[in-house]
Amino acid sequence: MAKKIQSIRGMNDLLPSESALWQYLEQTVANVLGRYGYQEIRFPIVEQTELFKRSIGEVTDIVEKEMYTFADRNDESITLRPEGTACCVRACLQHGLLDNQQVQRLWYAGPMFRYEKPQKGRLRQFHQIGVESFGMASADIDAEMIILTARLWQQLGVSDALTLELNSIGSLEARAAYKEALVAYLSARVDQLDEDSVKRLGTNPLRILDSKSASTQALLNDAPSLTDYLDEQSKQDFAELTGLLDAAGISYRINPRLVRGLDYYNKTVFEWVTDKLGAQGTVCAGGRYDGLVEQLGGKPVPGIGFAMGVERLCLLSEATDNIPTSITAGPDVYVVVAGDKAKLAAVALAEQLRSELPNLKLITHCGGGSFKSQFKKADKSGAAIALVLGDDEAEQGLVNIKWLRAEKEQQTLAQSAVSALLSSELAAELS
RNA sequence: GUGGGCGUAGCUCAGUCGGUAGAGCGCAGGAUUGUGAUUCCUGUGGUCGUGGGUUCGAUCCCCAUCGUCCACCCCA
Repeated sequence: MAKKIQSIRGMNDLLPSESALWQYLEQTVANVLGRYGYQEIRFPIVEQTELFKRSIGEVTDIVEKEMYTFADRNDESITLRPEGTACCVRACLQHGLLDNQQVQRLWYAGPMFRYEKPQKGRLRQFHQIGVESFGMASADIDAEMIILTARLWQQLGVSDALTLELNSIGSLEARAAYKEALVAYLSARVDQLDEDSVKRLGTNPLRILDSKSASTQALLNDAPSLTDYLDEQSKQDFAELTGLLDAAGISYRINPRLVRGLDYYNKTVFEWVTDKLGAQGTVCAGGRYDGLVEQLGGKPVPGIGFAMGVERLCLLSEATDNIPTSITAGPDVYVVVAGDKAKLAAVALAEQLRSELPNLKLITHCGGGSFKSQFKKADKSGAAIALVLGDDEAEQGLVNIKWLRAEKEQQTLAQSAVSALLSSELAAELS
């Protein structure tokens, strides 16, 4: 035997046993987004490397060590997208979607790539559903996005497992001032900092705020607070946001130490987190990025967005036992045949039924085998009903209806009468 | 990139204090002719992740390597 080729580490196959859950999640998300007036946008998986360097930030881990970057055949540096926001902005700019005070509500879904060591809830190719809006500077759109996600969790039945963490990281200027104060405070106490945080002091001091080290967290209790450094506008907007969330009945936890990893965020940042997924508890996160469009070559256009990790959502649905049984249902009907004439009749009947009942899921047995084995497969398929055709029935235009789950007598019907029977028997499934 | 656990049939796992392996599930066939899920019988199925080393002999010991899982880092 030839050597087997394996998938790339951290890039998983999605098998039939899981695809139904994915379809259900994706459809539910698309449906909720549609109800809020968001439209889908699609863009390529590969972009010029420069796009991510300029948006995410040169010194972030993503850009420094996690990007899949290659030389294209013309030696241009290209990168498998590590996130969607930058791509979305690029596409909008390229096609003039943000010109002339236009407002956009957009979403996208698809794979993202980051060269990390895989673990629970983290893969090298993972999938996000992202939502972005442009052209609205006020906090009402911030609230809308959060409210929308809350509805989504409710729809999916995972609300109880998620809590909303909220913060404002202020304007660029406010944050710079705060950064200085924080660095001053921590620099005087370097000896008390954990090793990782000492490194971050030089590179990305704000990240120290959400350090997992207990001693560092204790040290931060007396550190200057980001909240005290917020600019007036950010304070006002944050107050409006919380007011709107209160009005919508959405509870949240203000976490003054919540900062986000990507450089382009400002003002509102939020995360939906769970304790059910181990170390990767963030299922959905985002924030405002008012400077990004300009940074990527557009006129100043405010934006806000978030992304959810589809794998994490799947894990959460499983962990909380919130997968509707209906989504994994097999076919409604399985057709069993014996004899050559019956085979011909069965194909004709199956096609007739598929035409008459567009929502019917019907499998015609293929591949031969004894009657007995065909029934075994019919049973295993999960079908509620087996249609049984032998040569005798075929010649007389008849077919046997056998219920595989219910306690009902098998009956023989004219083939022409089957669709009527199925549509009443399977009314719930076919609706 | 760092650390730890694990790699035995399609799946879940057992096992040999070193003498080339087993269960359950699954799959296939059968238990009267054209009727499944229960039960019974039979069968299919593994160079014990890969490569070295020690040994008369290794799946079991040692080393390396790859894969996988979990955690750190970081993030959805």
